[in-house]
Amino acid sequence: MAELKSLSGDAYLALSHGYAAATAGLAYGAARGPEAARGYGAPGPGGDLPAAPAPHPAAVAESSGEQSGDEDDAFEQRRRRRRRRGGPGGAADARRRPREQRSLRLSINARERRRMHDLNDALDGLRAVLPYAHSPSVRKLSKIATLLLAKNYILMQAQALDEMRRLVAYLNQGQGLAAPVAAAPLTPFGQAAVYPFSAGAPLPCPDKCAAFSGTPSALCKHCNEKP
DNA sequence: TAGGCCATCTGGTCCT
DNA sequence: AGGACCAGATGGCCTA
Repeated sequence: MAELKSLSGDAYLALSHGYAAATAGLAYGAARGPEAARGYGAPGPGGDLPAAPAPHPAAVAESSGEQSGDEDDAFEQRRRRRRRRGGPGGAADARRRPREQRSLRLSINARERRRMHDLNDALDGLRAVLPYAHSPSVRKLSKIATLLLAKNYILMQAQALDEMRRLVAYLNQGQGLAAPVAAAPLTPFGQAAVYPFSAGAPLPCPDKCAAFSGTPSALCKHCNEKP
């Protein structure tokens, strides 16, 4: 996934030119298959989610107790693992009424499913406001790509805002664009803007990543480059 | 076929 | 006790 690793840092900060091209590399191409194929109509095993996606077949088999052949072996393996960890299936668990336990498990599963759907809805909302190619011929951004794109888009906007303020200050005061930091405007949070690449020579990527996240990004190709 | 991405289940942990 | 959150495991789908 080379293109994904190259997302961080400069790639998305060069949004003013070739933004669409940069994001096109992120998108999946033609209409997203899995989402369309899976659909969001069939209720899950919990049966309480009208909008739930079609459940994973193996998961359904396990949830509904329909195992056979290889699936049966896999099911037994998982159960043995859980027993070793003291999870459900162990001696303590055997004391619990299976029906009650099953019902509890299903409700927990449904809740978790709902939570993940909410998370995906939020990601969809984020995708909707990100300026990447929205055409139907371009696949939806992956989750990680969405987050990285959003992060870099925010940084780019902050940089643009900072430069705009510098320009306004220059026009108002007749000072040079390379004004010292003391003339730097305040951020909306009341602190001096500290954009490491808005003035002077750009810093090496690891420095950028460290400046914004505290640590070099594992997903940034520059952070992973050999010196 | 390998790798990427995803949905789901599950058990653990923390919080209310 | 119940819910939210998280991470690991599993397996399906798709693309290069």
